[in-house]
Amino acid sequence: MARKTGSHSDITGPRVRAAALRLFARDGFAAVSMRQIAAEVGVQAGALYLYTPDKQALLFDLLKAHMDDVLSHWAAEPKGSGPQEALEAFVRFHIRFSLTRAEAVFLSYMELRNLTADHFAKIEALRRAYEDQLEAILEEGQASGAFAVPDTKLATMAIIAMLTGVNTWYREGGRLSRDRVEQIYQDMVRSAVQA
Amino acid sequence: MARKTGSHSDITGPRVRAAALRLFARDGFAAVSMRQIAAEVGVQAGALYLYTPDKQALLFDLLKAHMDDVLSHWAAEPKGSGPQEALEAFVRFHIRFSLTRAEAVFLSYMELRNLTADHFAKIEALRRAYEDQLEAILEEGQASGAFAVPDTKLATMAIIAMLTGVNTWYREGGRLSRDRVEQIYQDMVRSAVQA
DNA sequence: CTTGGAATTGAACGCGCGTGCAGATACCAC
DNA sequence: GTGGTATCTGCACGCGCGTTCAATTCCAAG
Repeated sequence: MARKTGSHSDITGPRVRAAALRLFARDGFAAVSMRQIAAEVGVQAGALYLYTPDKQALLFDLLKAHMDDVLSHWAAEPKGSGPQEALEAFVRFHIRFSLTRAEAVFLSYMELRNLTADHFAKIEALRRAYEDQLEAILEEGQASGAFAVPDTKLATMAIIAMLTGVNTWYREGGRLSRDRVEQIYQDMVRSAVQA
Repeated sequence: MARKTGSHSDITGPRVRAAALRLFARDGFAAVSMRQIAAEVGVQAGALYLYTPDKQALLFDLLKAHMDDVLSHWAAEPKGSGPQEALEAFVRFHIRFSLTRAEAVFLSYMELRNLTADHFAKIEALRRAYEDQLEAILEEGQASGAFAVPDTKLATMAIIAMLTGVNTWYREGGRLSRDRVEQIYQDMVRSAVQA
């Protein structure tokens, strides 16, 4: 099990990625050793270097893949017509996607500081691109008179923080179903921005 | 410079705490060595053990002190009369306090996983106590008909996540003043919960 | 000036880290 | 089978880690 001859530029081995994601999310990047990741895969530490040039690149690959994942799934999401429906779609999508990718979401805002400057810049740009998707919806609603937000940038940050926060407390099989949670957040967001 | 004879039960040296807080917040608990903290204080690594039994306790002390700080300052905050004013007070307080204690706030939700189980339980209880302060306001407003939230627990988590999020983007001297940010968040929160 | 305890140093301990690499092994085309 | 190449092991390297502790320095009280 390893990639074809030499180059590290193609896709990191799926089993290595899965193990690294799980361990990084659970214990933090700095606290996880290459030997632990290797053990999780069932391999010796040296073999990991067939899949990644170093530990840091492994983290970057995970974050990059996650951000690409978020953006491409949102692009494929049906947005309905008009800003109100688009906002509802965004809220539903963000909560649902975050919950199904909890580990990657967690990693993506916990381990940014362990990236090198240029890796950080790349991830940051993708995150910004995602935020811009929401801000565009708010601006459109503002222009059409459907929404009344004092500052679209601020509202964007507020809404995303609020939605991502779901990950910190939601547990499968808890008091509220995922659908119910989505619905309640929809209502709160709608009334917060409504004209 | 060190405490009196033997016991570690009293207050960790202020300079050690300050250095540890700054470094932990910047690089993460796992990535900071006792030697780095010592260097920041201007002392050899061994001397730190006059102030703390171990590295882990140093982290706990910082988080515990921060949570006590939050709770006591909120307790001393004027709340006005009635749930609407209390909610406004909470929003203003949370944003202002978080911004003036940015490093401690950051640490308190980034490094929970580096605590032992019992240390974690203690911090968690304090965090819960703080959240309960907000939830009590929402419940009172709900009972009096001033607010209409579908679920006070959820609204509590949503509001706190939204407010704490300010820390991730707010920078002194940026586009918006702290007062303006507080005001905008007040408006968004109010309209999100208003009956 | 002496003295005794508090404060600090500096060296040491065993350990695990990220990474590299020579050699062993597994697997596939012929 | 045989050859070759993709895959992986096993060990090594230098290093910094958290923590301990005997020895030293500092400083105030007598």
